[in-house]
Order: sequence, then structure tokens, then C-alpha cells
Amino acid sequence: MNLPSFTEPFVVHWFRRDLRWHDNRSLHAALTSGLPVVPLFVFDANILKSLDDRDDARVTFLHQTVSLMAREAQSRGSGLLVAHGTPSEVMKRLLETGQFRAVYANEDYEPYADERDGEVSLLLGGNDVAFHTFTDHVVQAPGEVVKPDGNPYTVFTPFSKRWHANLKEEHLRAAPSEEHLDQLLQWSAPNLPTFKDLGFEPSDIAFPDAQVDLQVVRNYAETRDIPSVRGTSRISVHLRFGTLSIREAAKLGFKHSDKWLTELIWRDFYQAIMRAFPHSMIQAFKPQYDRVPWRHDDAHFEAWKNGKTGYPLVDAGMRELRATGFMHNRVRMVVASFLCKHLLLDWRLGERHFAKHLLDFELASNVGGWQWAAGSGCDAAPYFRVFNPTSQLEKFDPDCAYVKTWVPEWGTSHYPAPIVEHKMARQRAIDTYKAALT
DNA sequence: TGAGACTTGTT
DNA sequence: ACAAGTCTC
Repeated sequence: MNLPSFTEPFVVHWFRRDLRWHDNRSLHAALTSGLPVVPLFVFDANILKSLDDRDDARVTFLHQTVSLMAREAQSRGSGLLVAHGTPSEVMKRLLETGQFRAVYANEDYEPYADERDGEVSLLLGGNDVAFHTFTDHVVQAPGEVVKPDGNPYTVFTPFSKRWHANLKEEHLRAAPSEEHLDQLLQWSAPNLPTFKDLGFEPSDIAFPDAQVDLQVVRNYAETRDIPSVRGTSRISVHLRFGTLSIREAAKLGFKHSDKWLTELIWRDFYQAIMRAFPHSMIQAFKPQYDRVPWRHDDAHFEAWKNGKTGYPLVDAGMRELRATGFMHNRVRMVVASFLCKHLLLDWRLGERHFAKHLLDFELASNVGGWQWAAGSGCDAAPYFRVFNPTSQLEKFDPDCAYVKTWVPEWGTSHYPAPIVEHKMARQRAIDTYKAALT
């Protein structure tokens, strides 16, 4: 990374999952700190190397977004510093400038992020550079919504009640970072790394835009469970990368839809669970569920991944995921239940498949959803609750519009027969779980 | 944000 | 015959 020589002291705002100039807590604090701000984004080599696909769509989204942000910075006589490397390497390079005074960043609650920020904080602290962090990715941070004795909630409903009781005006107050962009350092930043520099190729998967459709919010309670209807927000990818502010999304909920708001509270809940119980990202939240003897069946796992289970709603969902990087939430529950219960395959296999393909992949919510489906999570579906993929279809896609979109050969001789028979599979799951848990 | 067997009450 | 409630896994 070639940096110009800096002639005056500066602070850094480090963009991570908050890729926007407006209503950004850390950016606002940096811009009002009194020192000029160098905005920074790091293509984290540690994360990039863990991705399997060279055309991973999330990398494309990040690249497009930071390119756009770099142009906006440039139009203000400033520049976005886009680095490629490990965060510690990048920070070391900034320390060499001799003018680096502080880093401002928004909190990130993933186990990897915690480790990364700990390392960076230690490095900076040893060089008298401060590391300031802010709550921005959630409405109420992990640790804010806790039981009266200070312990974290593990059940959603009491968490949700407390979330409301605990909510203060400042949780939703905008941080008007966009009004202070004249405090960005006036400089010319190095060119962005190209896809090739990063070792990636652009993907042609389309992304939904960050605009919320108000009609969708107003009708959310009625249409959100119907996968053939555009009844859900499609903002998940923007909440993941921070291209949309969680406070704006939550305010829409307060104004137009309780159900919408509740989904955002689920998001806060799972972030809090991840922070309080980081081991549950890998192990069953309820340890006894790690005793369930998951089957090993590559043929069934492949059929599930490829949308060839012979259950049309499951297959439609799995194919939507592959084709678009998205799956309707109702269908996520159905395919997850099918993998864990009907196929008795380890929830972690499904969780990793989603992690690889979902544009909106968010570790806490993904693991939370999967452990809920597997029965192993906090506040999870009881083990004997087995979604019937046929009745789910009748309930939520009665005219089969969704299924016909993604499984055009359904009903013809080319459509596979069910890979497991529902009644047998259901009983097998209940019996297996019961034996493992008692 | 289950499923199925069984009960009770209604026609 | 069937809707609606209840209990169990």
C-alpha cells in the first residue's frame, strides 16, 4: 500500500459493516473530533481467504459499494483509503506515517471481529493511538438488554419486553455524520485494489437496492409469509453491510408495523446471544443436542443443496438461494427443518451452506435460525415439532406460484420422487432426538 | 413459526 | 360428518 506522506495529524474512521456516509455513529464522532479524518476500508485478507468462490457475490457488493463511496469522497476533495491485507498490517503501515492519532470504528460482535479488534487495539495502544468504538450495527447493543440480575436473556419474549422497556430516545437518534463531511482530510487516496488484486472476479448476481418500499412495511404483517409475493423487505443485505442504518429501519417499524420491528428485535437478540455465548456459533446452545447422532449421507445432502429432494417447497427455496443469493424467510425455516429433521443431517452443514450463498449472511442470525430449526438453540422449536413440507406449501404457497417459478419441471416426469417419505422421516427424527436427549 | 390422535359439541 | 379444543410426542 503506497501512502502519500502526511503533513498533519489525522484520525481514521475504519469502515467495516457500516458502509455509508450518513447516520454513522463512529464516523460522526471522528468528524467532530477536531482532527481531519482519513476514511478507511480494509479488504480483510483473513476473511477473503476463507471464501470458496472466486466470484463470491459479497465481494462484488463490497467492491461496488466502496468504489461508489470512494467517488463520493473524491468529489469532496478527499479520498477513501481502500487497503488489502490484514487489519494489523494496515494499521502498522498507518503508524509509519507518524501522524496517526486515533481510530474510530463501530462495534462488531462476531468472535472473529472481537479477536481482530483486540489485536488492533493492543497494537494501537502500544503506540499511543486510541481506539474508539460505538454502537451502530444494532439498536441496543449486547449487554444493554439484560435481566435485572445482569445476566443475558436466552428467551426471546422476555428479551423483547425488556428491549421495549429499556429503549431510550438516543437509541434511535440519528448521528448526522453526513453534515460534517467537510472534516474529511483533503488528500488524494491511492487507487482502489481491483478484483484481480484481491484474487476475485466480479459476480453477475443482482443486489436489491437499499430503498425501503413503504407499501411493503405497511403490509408486512399480511404478506411477509407468502414467498411468491414481494412481502418482505429485502433490506437484509443492506443491514448486513450497513448500507442502510438500523435506526432508519427501526423507525419505520415504530411508525408502520410491529411485526417489522419485532424482526429487528430478533436481530438484536441474536447479536446479544452471539456476544454472550460465542461458543454457540459452533456448538449446540443446549449441549445435550450435540449428542444427536446426525446421519452422514452425501447423496441426501447433495439433493438438498441442489433442490432435488422431491419436496417442491424445499426444492424451490434451495434453487432460489443458488440462483439469487436470497431465500424467502418462511422457506428458510422449511428447508432448515427438512435438513435437520427429515434428513437428520447436522444443522452446521446447512448453516455453512447458507453462509456460503446468502448475500445477507449474518453469522448471529444464521446460526440462530439454524439452531432454532434444529431444536438445539436458545428458545428453539421443540424437537418434536417437524414442519410438514407439504402442508407448509398448502398454507403459504397455495397456488404454487413460488414453486412454479423455481421448479418449472414440478409435476412432470422429470421431477424427482421424494428422497424420504414424510411420515417415516418425521417419526425417525422424533425417535432419534428423544433417544439422544433422555 | 407442529402433527396427529382423541374428545366434545354441533348439525 | 365435522369443526374446534386438548393432550402428547
